[in-house]
Amino acid sequence: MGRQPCCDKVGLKKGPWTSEEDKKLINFILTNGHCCWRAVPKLAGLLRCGKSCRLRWTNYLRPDLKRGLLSESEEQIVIDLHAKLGNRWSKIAANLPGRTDNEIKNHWNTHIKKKLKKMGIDPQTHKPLDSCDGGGQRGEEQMAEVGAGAETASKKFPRSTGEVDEEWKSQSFCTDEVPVILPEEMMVPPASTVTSISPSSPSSSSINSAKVEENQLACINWSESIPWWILDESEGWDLLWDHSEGGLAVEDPFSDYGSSVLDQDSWSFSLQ
DNA sequence: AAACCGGTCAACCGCGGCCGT
DNA sequence: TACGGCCGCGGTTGACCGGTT
Repeated sequence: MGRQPCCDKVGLKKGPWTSEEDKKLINFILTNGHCCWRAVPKLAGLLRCGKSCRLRWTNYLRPDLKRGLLSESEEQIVIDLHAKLGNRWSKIAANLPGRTDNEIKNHWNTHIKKKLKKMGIDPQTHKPLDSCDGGGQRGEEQMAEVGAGAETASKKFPRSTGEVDEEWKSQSFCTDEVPVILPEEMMVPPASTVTSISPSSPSSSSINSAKVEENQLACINWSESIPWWILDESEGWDLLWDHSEGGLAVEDPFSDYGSSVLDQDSWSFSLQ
């Protein structure tokens, strides 16, 4: 069965996302959630296909993403799960909260593969490489090391295997379970992480000092970036500390969908 | 200083599966 | 059951960056 392209590509933008596009997408999803990805770019005013938007969101903009290299224990979990699941990156990612399948796949290809080969282990089969070079036995020893490492990691990080506990399940999700974030469900970090904002001192000058370089926007943690996105007046985003509403009103210049209010008690957005 | 090279990773491509009609 | 649309997954590409010559 032939498959039609996901979208009419004529006139659609490709390649790296700009910070403005990021903002539009983030703001749209914060405000509206995503109904179906195909509709998102149109509604958000983006010249992208829905697929591109979904990828950008799931791999880069999602608020719960961890940034930076995988830790030792995370690496061991990846190795352990890869031995069981193969290249099922999304399944592996499901056991590593805050990590995406793409990230894990890249890390596997660029770091772990080499590491395993160095250790005399075939990264695909997880068995010792050809024993002709005498490395077989060593490879097995190393396999044991890897296994032990994985076991250790499992103990430290009991979500690495099939014995994923319920509590963990409730906290983690697969990239294909990226929640449809309704505005009222949208949570931002507790006030302790948003030190630049204070209801009693909504000074825009101190706020502006927290501004980061535009291109760093996507590289910083959500917890750091939330206040900036809200506060970046140079881009036309307005922050209003609304005492009567008990929250922050976020005006969106890019959207026709009105503004959101950030509740200071629950740190959740709600539509106005 | 410039050219080259290799590593990294965001983004794209295309297929397969699922679901509704 | 067949068909068509949508989404997610895994593989691949290519731009960018830092190190080396």
